[in-house]
Amino acid sequence: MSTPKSEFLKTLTERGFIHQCTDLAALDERLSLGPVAAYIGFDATADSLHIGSLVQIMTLRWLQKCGHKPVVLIGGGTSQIGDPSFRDASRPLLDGELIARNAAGLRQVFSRYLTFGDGPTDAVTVDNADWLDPLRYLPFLRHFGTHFTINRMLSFDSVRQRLEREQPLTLLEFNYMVLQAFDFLELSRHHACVLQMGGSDQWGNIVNGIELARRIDQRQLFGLTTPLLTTSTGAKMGKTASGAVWLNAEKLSPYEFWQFWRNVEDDDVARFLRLFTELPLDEVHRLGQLAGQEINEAKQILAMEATRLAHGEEAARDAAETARRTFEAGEHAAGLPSIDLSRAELDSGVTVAQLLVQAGLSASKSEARRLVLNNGARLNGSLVQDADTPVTAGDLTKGALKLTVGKKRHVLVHVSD
RNA sequence: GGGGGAAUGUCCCGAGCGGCAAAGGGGGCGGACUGUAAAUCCGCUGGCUAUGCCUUCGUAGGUUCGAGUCCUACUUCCCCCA
Repeated sequence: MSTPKSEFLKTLTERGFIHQCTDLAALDERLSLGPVAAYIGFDATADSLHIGSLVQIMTLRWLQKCGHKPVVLIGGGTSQIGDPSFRDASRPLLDGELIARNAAGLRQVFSRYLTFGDGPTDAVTVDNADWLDPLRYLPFLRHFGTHFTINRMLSFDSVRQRLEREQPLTLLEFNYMVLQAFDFLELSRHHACVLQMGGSDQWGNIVNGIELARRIDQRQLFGLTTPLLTTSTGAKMGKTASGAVWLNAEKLSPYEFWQFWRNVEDDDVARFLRLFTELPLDEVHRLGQLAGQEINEAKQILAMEATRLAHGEEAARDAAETARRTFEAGEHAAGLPSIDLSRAELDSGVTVAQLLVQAGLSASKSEARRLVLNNGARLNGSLVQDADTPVTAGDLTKGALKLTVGKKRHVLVHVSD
């Protein structure tokens, strides 16, 4: 298809968000007619979302910007099952209380990226537990079971791999796609939702919903998937030294979030600017041309823009300033990750190794010792010679000291009385 | 129902004549080189009150001075025959 007419598809196409679409031309037509409600489902498997979901979140954000209505589906019901798509083993089952807590965390993340409310293009949140929990087994099977053939369900890549490896797929998990299909039907009926988006692994689940609505309601729905993101070296996106790149400030500070983007590989910069910022494409293009030393400018802009979206303008500026003071001026910038140590603990004799563990920079004292042996640990900028050296009040500057592991991981230790 | 294989370091893959904290990769971390990048090279990659002690090879027992390694039972998975 040539250039889409609709603002939304045009943007998504240009910025590299589209992997597959069930009927791009018809969807484009529909989007050009007026506001459209579209949804993406998020299972409540953790109390925050991480960068792996950011592409999806950005598509919802663009949707809203282009004058349409985002519907955020929290999978309070489906989380009780666990999506088996492209997985070799089933997931641990989550209990209701945990799911509820996770769902609350998810809502918090979305509130930063979308505008919620009652207006025609305001985002809304729905929870599929509301309609899945009350379902009765036999009536459900009789109404909807006849529209799914096992033959077809088995043909989807998302489950076929599992079967080919002869890994067990339980009836429970196998039902996941049926329930997700039902979600789409439900949302099309009660929220006028005509489009479901998602990662490329969701293709099978999405198509099932479209088929179901076509058979039962004779309604045309659409599906659109985004590409699976890997870094240019082929690694899975979204890992840092300390774990996943969470979008929630309580789980990953804005500074660390900023650092993640700042450290992206050169070859990913242009692509990430298109996907994870809202900079105009000609600006993205200009930044993408930068090479060598200069590409660091583009990385700082990427970090700034991505952090602004996730944590707000002020937090983004603070993160940038903390990075500048730490890396360019070599100071003890206040915005660094920090831990507290009581004066009593200090006086009773704390070694560097113990402090490294407390700061989360080493998993164990043994690891801390090895780190020191490899010249990998610094105290206030100077190399630590012996991991068992006690830290003393003399190491403090303004009541704090700085531990550094490698070149990038800094933690401030505040000592209080 | 019968026969044959497999399970290894809590990230993964994988070698392991009865002396094993256990080869080799990948990944991760650190160092050198750089640009807070990549590639490359080097080192490290169970814990601790640390020249020693403790915990690790699917689970539970057994043989042995000593078991990842041998025996028995069990669990799960794979292959072949019915």
